[in-house]
Amino acid sequence: MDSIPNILLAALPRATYLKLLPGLTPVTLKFGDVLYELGAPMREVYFPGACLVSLLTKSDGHLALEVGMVGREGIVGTPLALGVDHSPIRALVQGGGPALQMDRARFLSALKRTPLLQRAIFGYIQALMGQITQTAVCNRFHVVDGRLARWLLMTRDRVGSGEFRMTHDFLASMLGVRREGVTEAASDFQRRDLIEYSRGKIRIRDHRGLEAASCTCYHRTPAGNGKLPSWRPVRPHVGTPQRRAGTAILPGFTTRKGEGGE
Amino acid sequence: MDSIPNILLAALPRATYLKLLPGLTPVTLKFGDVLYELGAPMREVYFPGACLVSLLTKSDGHLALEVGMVGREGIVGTPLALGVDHSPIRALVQGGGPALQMDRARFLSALKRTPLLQRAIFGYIQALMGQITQTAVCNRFHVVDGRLARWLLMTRDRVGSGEFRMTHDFLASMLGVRREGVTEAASDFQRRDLIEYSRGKIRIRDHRGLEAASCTCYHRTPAGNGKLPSWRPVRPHVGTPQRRAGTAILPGFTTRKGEGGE
DNA sequence: GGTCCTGTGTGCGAGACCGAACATACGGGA
DNA sequence: TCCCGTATGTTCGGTCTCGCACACAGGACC
Repeated sequence: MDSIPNILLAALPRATYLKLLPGLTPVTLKFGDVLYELGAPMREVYFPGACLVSLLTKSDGHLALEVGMVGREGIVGTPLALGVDHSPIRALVQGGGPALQMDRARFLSALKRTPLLQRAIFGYIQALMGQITQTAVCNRFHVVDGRLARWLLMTRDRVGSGEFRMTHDFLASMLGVRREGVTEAASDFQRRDLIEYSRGKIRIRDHRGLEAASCTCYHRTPAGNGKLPSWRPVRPHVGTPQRRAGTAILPGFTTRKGEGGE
Repeated sequence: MDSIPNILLAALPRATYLKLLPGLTPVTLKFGDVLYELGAPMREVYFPGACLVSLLTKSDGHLALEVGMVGREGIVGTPLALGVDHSPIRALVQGGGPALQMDRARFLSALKRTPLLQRAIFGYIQALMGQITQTAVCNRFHVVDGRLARWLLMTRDRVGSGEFRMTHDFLASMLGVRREGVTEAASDFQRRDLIEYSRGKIRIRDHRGLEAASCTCYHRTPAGNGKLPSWRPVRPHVGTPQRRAGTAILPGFTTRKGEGGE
């Protein structure tokens, strides 16, 4: 009995999965592979197993702000399902591992013929939008420490291991901050025994502690670690607030400052 | 010959549109209406005409960071098309105006029966993802001035008029900054004759000037002002860089600092 | 062992934005 | 007309991040 590495596929009825099987090619994604270049045509989709693919955008001089992260809970190539052929982002393999590849034409026809697959994919797309939205919020309101912790946890959830290759420089690029900022946050975490690292190898030592240090976005981010890819709108989070809390407003101007809170 | 106010609908062949027509109810959206509350079920979708709907998220104490903006180029209620019933965001009417409403069941069955509608909606969803992505980038890298200018322009493009009701307090909430920050940026714009405003009424006086003052995100944001809702991956933008330009990295660690540039 | 490259640690001045407090001005209602 | 609530203008100390510069350290290669 072969185990299906990807959760979207594993959630399908066996018979449905078997029908898709002929179109699925096992491949090994390697660290550093670029699955889609920004603006280039997408010729296939990927169902990652225990590996990690980052969705990166470009802005001005910045080549690589991460807006989304796909692991075994998702699929890389969502735009194809929406009828868009060229990649709006760059998809970079951050953690190597197994994946199932399906070429464009096969994927599209499978999608048309298989309502259950359609349902799974569309649900994931909505979850991905949630993830991107959360990133937008996080980028606006949260400090480097919290964002770094969140990133490490999300990565762990997706690769299924608390150890991975990742330099400060690289992390800085993902988070859109300076390398020094990452060094500072990371060494603080290391002092507190939450993580340990050396020359590009990072290991999470205290998952709970890191969770406490992360911004609330971590708990709000859907489609992580194997849970069903649907967007929980709000999950109350007990813990310290990230930062400032005034300025609650809307709708219609009636409420004003000071109501704050979750 | 009735003109169709919404661009998604207008782009459909006449016959296709006529088939949808019985399900479409003309409504007038009023400033301050909340179309969907965060986490609440969505019972209908809206095809806005010349009006403006903001998609807002919540984070900690912040009730209202805007991640997306829908006008006559789009549809409000995209999650329904993806099989999700509860709204992941709050949808707030920022600019009143006409819209066409369609109830959930009718929309879903129309979607199933009408490939052309499906194609239009899905294309728009991808464009919306692009918009949210751009917001994430913008939130990370750009200063208040540029973001404000972008917001004003995007609003103008959607409502089709350079004049709208909008207080600094409200704008601050949209952009996720303090009211004072908006006041400062806005009064600077007013000094430079780019806009004029008074007690909640804003008018754009110099569109080109405001464009020059806006961050590059404005030109990268798809689905604006009636253009086809597809995501142009990169559009080179001549003008001053927003801010810092080092730290270009990836893929695979080969390139490093200093390549930057578009 | 020595050299070089890459990754990490640290300090410093500048700028943007924050939180708070207070001053002014417009405009509608009593 | 006067009053008052709302919108806007301004200031101030503090914090986070930036950009830059430089020192140190592990490891690969000679």
